[in-house]
Amino acid sequence: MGSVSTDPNPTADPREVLAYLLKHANLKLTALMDAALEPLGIDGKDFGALRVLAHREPSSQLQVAQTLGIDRTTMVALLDVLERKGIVTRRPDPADRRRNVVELTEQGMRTYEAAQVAYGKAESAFLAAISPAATDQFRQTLRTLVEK
Amino acid sequence: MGSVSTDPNPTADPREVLAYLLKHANLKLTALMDAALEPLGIDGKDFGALRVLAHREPSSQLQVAQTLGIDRTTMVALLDVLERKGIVTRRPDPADRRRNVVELTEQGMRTYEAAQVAYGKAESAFLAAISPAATDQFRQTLRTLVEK
DNA sequence: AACTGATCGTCAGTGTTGCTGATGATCAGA
DNA sequence: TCTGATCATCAGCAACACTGACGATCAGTT
Repeated sequence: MGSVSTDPNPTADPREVLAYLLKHANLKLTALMDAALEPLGIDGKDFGALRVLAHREPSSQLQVAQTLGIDRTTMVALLDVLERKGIVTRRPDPADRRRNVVELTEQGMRTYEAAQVAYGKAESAFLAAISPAATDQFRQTLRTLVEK
Repeated sequence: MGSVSTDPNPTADPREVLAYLLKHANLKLTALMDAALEPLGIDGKDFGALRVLAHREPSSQLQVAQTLGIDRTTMVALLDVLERKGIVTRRPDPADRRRNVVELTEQGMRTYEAAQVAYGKAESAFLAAISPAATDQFRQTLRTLVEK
């Protein structure tokens, strides 16, 4: 058993609690990322979609949504924006016309390349305070916690 | 220089990216926490406010909001709910009547005690896949990344 | 060939969250 | 007493992601 239970000790800073730390770490990285991507006209979640599309054969909207862990109805609006910006194209899948095939345009690929650089800088800034070894460990731990 | 730049290698799973991992770790813990607290009639952000109130002398709304990193206008609605549930009380600070002194009621303290137990279980479930040492390391890393 | 049930993308509506900007009460200092 | 700042509140707004419904399409059955 750990020292979990009630434990109303006076030194318990609310900001030590895991839920708080995780939320604010996420907020901070999101802010850095959005700022870094802003000159490219996209934000963090756009970049997420681009990443999936760039590393996959042309996918259906649903596949992309599931990979990102977002709802299929949310994906519609996200792609609307990216399509209007000329970054992706949608067309019916000839093999199954219920589906849309989503692809990066050539401009989309250029945007993605630039976004990778920008994101890399944001992530480096976020991780600047810890060592490369701690970074690897941190990433590995997150992977374990998230999986399944 | 790291291996940051373009790097369009085929093994780059979008789900390996730090922003993705952090977001989903946060989502997972939030879901566990809300589920654990739900029988008590509060959720994760309510618990956050309770934590601040329980470990501080009676504070103004603004102090609590700033500690939690949320907006003062958001705090109003949050406390409205907790007050309606009989968990906190608000009254004008005699020393500065612009301020509201916010305090846990007796029932609020009981709720907080129970919430601590419930949250502890949620956190343990979240961390079950990694060792205690890795947990400490993880917490320490988050602390460093978030601070300032 | 027609029927049935499931899947995909879309849309309207909803709930949550957190923000901005304005207002009224109050305080501190000139 | 006047002025400017502070605190809590409220209305309005924007982002986000969900539910539920719909039409189009597909696959399997009869």
